[in-house]
Amino acid sequence: MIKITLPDNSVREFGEAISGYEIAKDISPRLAKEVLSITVNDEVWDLQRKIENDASIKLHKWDDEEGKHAFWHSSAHLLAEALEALYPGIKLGIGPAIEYGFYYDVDLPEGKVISDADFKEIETKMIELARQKNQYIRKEVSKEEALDFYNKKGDEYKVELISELEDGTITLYEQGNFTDLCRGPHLPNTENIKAIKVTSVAGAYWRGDEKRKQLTRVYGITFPKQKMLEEYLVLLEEARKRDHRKIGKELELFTFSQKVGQGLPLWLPKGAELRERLENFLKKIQKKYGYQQVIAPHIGLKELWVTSGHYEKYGKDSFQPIKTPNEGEEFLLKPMNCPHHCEIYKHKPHSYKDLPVRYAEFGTVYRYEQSGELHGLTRVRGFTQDDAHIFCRPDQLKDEFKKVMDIISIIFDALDFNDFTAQVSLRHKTDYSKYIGSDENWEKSEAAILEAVKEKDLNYVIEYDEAAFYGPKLDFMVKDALGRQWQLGTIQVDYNLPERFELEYTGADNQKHRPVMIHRAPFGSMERFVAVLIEHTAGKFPLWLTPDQVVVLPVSEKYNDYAKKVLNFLNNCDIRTLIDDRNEKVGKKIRDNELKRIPYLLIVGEKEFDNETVSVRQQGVGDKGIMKLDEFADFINKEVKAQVENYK
RNA sequence: GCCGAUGUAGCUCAGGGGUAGAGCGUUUCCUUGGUAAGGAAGAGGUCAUGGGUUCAAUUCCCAUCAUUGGCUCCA
Repeated sequence: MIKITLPDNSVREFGEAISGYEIAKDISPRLAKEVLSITVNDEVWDLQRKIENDASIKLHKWDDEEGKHAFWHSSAHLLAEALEALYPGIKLGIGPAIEYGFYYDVDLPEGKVISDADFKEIETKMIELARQKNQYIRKEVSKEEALDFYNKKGDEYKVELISELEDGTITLYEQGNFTDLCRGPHLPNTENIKAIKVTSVAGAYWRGDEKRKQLTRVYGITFPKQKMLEEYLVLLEEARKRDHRKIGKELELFTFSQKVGQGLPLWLPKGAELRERLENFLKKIQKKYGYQQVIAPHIGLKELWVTSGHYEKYGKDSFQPIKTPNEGEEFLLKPMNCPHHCEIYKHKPHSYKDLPVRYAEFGTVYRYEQSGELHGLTRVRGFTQDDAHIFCRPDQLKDEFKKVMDIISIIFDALDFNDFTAQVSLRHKTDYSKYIGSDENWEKSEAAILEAVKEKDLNYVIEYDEAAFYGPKLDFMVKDALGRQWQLGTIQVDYNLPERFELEYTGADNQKHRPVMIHRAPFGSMERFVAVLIEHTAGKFPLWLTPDQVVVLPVSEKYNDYAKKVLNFLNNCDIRTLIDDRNEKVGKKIRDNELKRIPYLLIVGEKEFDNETVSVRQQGVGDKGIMKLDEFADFINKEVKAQVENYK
C-alpha cells in the first residue's frame, strides 16, 4: 500500500507503485490531460516515473514554473533532435529551460553556420518530430555506459560533463531516435508540444569560459497551443514598443553620434531637463538626510588611481592616460568618484563626533566597457552616478545602511518601481582569498546588511561570490520591458579605500581610528535609471517629471493669439506648456500630440476665447470639459504637488 | 573582446550590376476647421566608410566603423 499526500493534505492510497500521470488520471481525466510534471517530496519528477514509497506530491500544469520548465526542457531536447537531423556531425553541449523558453548549445560541423534564415527549417523539423508522438523515456545508466555511448557518438562535450558526474546519478532520456544526457524531468510525450518558434542564435562560450570554444546557442520557445504562441509574440511586440531607445528617439530625449564615440550619450534638451528634475528631486531628499554636495574634477593624477588600486586592477582595460607637456605627468579619466571623495575627506581632521560625513555628487565617470556590451542608455562608457560616500564609525554602519535604504525606497516609491529584487551580494562561501579586509569586518558588515534587509522587510535574494573584492553590497535589480535585469540602486560597504587612503578620525579615546566607507547610488546612474524609467512608463512620465506638461491647440489660426495668451499665462504659473499653431485641423493636432504623450491638451477656439477658458483633454483619457484658465493652472499645480509633496 | 544579424532622406522602411523610391516629418500655397490623419506643390540622400571584382558597384566580395540579439565582463 502506497500513501500519496496531496497539497491539500488529503491522502490517496494505491495498491502498487504508481506514476504521477496515473495519480492525475485518478483525480480527473482533465487534469491528466493538462499535467506536465510532478514534485515528489521536493524533487521534480517525470510523470511516468513510478513512485515506489509513500510520498507527498504536487502536480504541475502549465501555470506552474515547474510545469513550464519540464515543457521547455523537453522542447530543448526536441530542438537538439532536429538539429542533429539537419546538421549531421553536430556536437551537443547543454540545453536547459530558461525563464522564457529554452536554448541548446551546439558545435556545428566545420563551415556550417545557423542564421535567421534557417529558423523556419528548424521549426518545421521540430514540428515534424513532435508529431511523431514519441515518448520521453528515462534510463538510469552507469557512468561507464554513458561514457561509452557518448565516446562512440563523438560528443566530446557530453563526455566532459559525464566524467564530472558521480556514478549512480546518471540518467539518459530518449525520445524517438534521440538520446540526451539529462537529469530531467520531462514531458511524457512530444505530442504536447504544439507551437514552436526559434527565436534567435548567439555565440556562447562552452561552460561560460571565455577561453574555451565558442558554441552556437539556438534559442527557442514552445507552447502547448498555437494561440499561446501568438499571444506571446504580441506581448514581445508590445515590449519592443516600450524600448527606451525607440522612445528616447521619438521623444527627443537623447541621441548618440558615431563621431562623438560609441557609448557616449548626448542628452537632448528635453532629456536633459527631465534628468535635471530627477537630480533635484534626489538632492532635496539627500539634504534632509544630512548629505553635503561636493564637486570634483573629471580627471585625476595617475597616482590617485595607483593609490586606490584601480590602476592595477583596471588600468589596462580603461581609457588610457592623458599625457601633458610636462614629462611623465599622466592623468586618468575618473572611472569612479570615490578617490576624489576620499581626498575631500582628508582635507581636515575628523572627530568621532563629526561622523558620519556624507559627501554627495552627481559625478560623471568614464569606463571603457567592452564594445559588445554597450546597450542604449543602460550600458554606456560615459555616465553620471548619483554618487555619495558616507564615512562612518563601524558602530554606525547598520544605521547608515538603513537610512540609505530609506532613500532608495522613497525614490522607487515616487516612481512606482515596485517590482524590484534586492540582491545581497556576499563573499564566496569558503574561498576568501580574493577579498581584502579582516574577516571580522566582513562578518560584521555582512551581518549588518542582512539585518538591515530583514528589518526593512525587503524581498531579497542572497548571492554568494558576488561581493566586490572590497566589501559586501546590496543591489536593487529592476527588469526592463523585455525582462532583462538591470542593477539600479546600489549600496556597498568598503574597507579597502579607507585603508589605502589612510583615512582617520579621532575617537573618544583620543586614538586614531579608521572609518568605514559606504558607496551608494539610489538611481545607480542617471542614464540607466532614465532608460528603465522609460520602459516602465512607456514614455508616459508622471506629470511632475515629464518634459512638456501641456500643449495648447488653437482650433484655427484665428485663435493663435488667444492660444499664445494661454501659453504665457501657464508658463508664468510654472507649467511647462507648448503651443501647436500649425496650419492643421484640430483632429490632426490632437492625434499628433496624443502620440507625443503630452499629458494635457488644451483646445481653444471661439467659445474659449469669449469666456477666457480652455477645453481640457487628458492624454489617453479624453475630454475633461471646460475650465477657467486659473482653475486649470490650479488643477495642474495641485496634481504636481500631490506627486512630489509626500517625499519632501 | 567573441558568435550571429543589420546599416538606403530627420524618422519608419521598400528596392536593386546601368549613380534611387514610399509613408511620416519639414517648407510654401489653398483651406479656417471643435476632440485621433483636409488638399496641392517643393526641398531633402557620397545608398555607413575604405578597398577589390567589373566597361559600369548603392547593389557582388573583403576589411573597418557603428547599431543590434546573445556570450564573457561590469570598479
